[in-house]
Amino acid sequence: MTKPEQQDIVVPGTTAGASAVMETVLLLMQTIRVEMRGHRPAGLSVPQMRVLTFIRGNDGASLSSAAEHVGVALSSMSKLVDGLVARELVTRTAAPEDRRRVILRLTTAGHATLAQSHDATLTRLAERLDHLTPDEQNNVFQAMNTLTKLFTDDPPATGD
Amino acid sequence: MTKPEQQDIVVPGTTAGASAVMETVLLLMQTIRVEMRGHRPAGLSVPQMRVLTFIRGNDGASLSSAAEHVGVALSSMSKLVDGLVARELVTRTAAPEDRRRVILRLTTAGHATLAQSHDATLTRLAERLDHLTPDEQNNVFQAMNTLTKLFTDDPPATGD
DNA sequence: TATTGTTATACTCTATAACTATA
DNA sequence: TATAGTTATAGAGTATAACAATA
Repeated sequence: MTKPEQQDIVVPGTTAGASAVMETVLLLMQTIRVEMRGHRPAGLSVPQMRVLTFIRGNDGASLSSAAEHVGVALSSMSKLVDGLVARELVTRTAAPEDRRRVILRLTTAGHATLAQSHDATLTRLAERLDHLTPDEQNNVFQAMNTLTKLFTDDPPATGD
Repeated sequence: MTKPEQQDIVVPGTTAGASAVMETVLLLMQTIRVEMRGHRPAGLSVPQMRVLTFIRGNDGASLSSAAEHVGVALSSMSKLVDGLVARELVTRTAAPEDRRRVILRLTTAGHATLAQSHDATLTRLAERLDHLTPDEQNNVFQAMNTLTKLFTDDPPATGD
């Protein structure tokens, strides 16, 4: 776990690698977006799906925590939730102990829609991944894990 | 250089793996978006960057080809190019042999802005990747290659 | 008629700044 | 005053459908 000391590795090829990472992410993102939107009538947008997924895993979450997790401004999250409340996928109530705080929950329809859209997309993604050899799959999953750790916090210095 | 051996791969469910892929892609996407927009005054959006990058590599490309490559509707690309032409990053002229066809080219400013925004983002990405061990880097690059091949064409049926 | 783009229209996503309500 | 959200405002991205221009 001791992370590699960076003496003065330049790794000229890393830029090419970064390019590959960016291209791939963009490609998959497009696939995911189209896939998500295609699951009608649910037809969630990617940000909507992310919010619903977060709330499903964090029942009663506040607006701030959702905004931070998804990586958008608080006002953007407020608007996003507006839309989800209008579609009756989410309920937004004031917390008893601190009326400023909002409590977000999925409605039954919210659970159903998320399952239909997000989970269906996941299934389709899994179908694709199934065409890889076990070695390739393992390689991919390991890479995802590595990248997630690398980009979750920025302190690439000390690790955790 | 030999890629890391994955012996006891369990691959419990590809769905779990698919979930990891989706989460990671979303995470990196957010990082890339914020990074791109941060390179002021260039401050390109991700779609704008994609269009410019495509034109840089395909001088004289048509609107249709750009739309197809980026994965958006023709009308969306038309709008995107509107913005880029307004910013004088791109020129849009009619092809002599077929006036219906459009010829897209980067202006000098277009080249400069793309270099500043896209390439700077790539550099920052590369800096992060530099913190990985050579094995991890290799693993990641290989995974990107695998995923790109897998998602470039849709035939998830037979693979190729 | 078929092809290549553009326009009209309508939503969603996003941020900054100003504001409201509660602590 | 500080905190949690909302609203006002503005601009970009996206798609579908209707339209225009050229072949």
